[in-house]
Amino acid sequence: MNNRLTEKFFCRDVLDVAPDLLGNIIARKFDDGSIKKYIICEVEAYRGEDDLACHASKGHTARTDVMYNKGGCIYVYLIYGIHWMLNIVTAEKNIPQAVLIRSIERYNGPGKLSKELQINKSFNAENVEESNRIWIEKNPNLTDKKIKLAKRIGIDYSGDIWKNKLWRFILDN
DNA sequence: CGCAAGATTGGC
DNA sequence: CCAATCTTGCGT
Repeated sequence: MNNRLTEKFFCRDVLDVAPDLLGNIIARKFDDGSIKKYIICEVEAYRGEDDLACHASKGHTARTDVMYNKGGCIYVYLIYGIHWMLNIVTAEKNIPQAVLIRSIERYNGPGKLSKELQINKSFNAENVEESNRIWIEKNPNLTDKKIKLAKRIGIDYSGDIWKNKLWRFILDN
């Protein structure tokens, strides 16, 4: 049976996709053929060119190009020259939005989960609907989920309006 | 071409 | 508190 989440799920506004991702499952098939699955516990929404915390606020550049794809594409970038950040693009084509995966079960922090999942630049622009090494599955056992809202982390440079948005979503079960 | 800053983390 | 480490966007 195939529980993989598809275009229909990801081609919605990031403020709808982000909370809906919580409690669902990220699956990774490693080079040795083994597959591991993890529950998504915390995410953040980055929403369009107006959002000064979103990389797309710089406009359509080489780096942000992938965010202008339709939902389901992966956006990966290196921060501080050290950590890979794993995002999933949302919304329709030409609307630059993405969800940052901030934590999965047992791995708290976007840098740590990327290390566990062995994410690097080669995953940029890969599509989770089609990839054979990374995808998102619907969690069939997900019932009552409690979601906590919070401010996004590490974006103080973005100004009062944007840094105070409660666009971090945390699974609180 | 140079430079400053960054959606983080771990160590002092 | 602060360094690590390198890509990116922007100014010269």
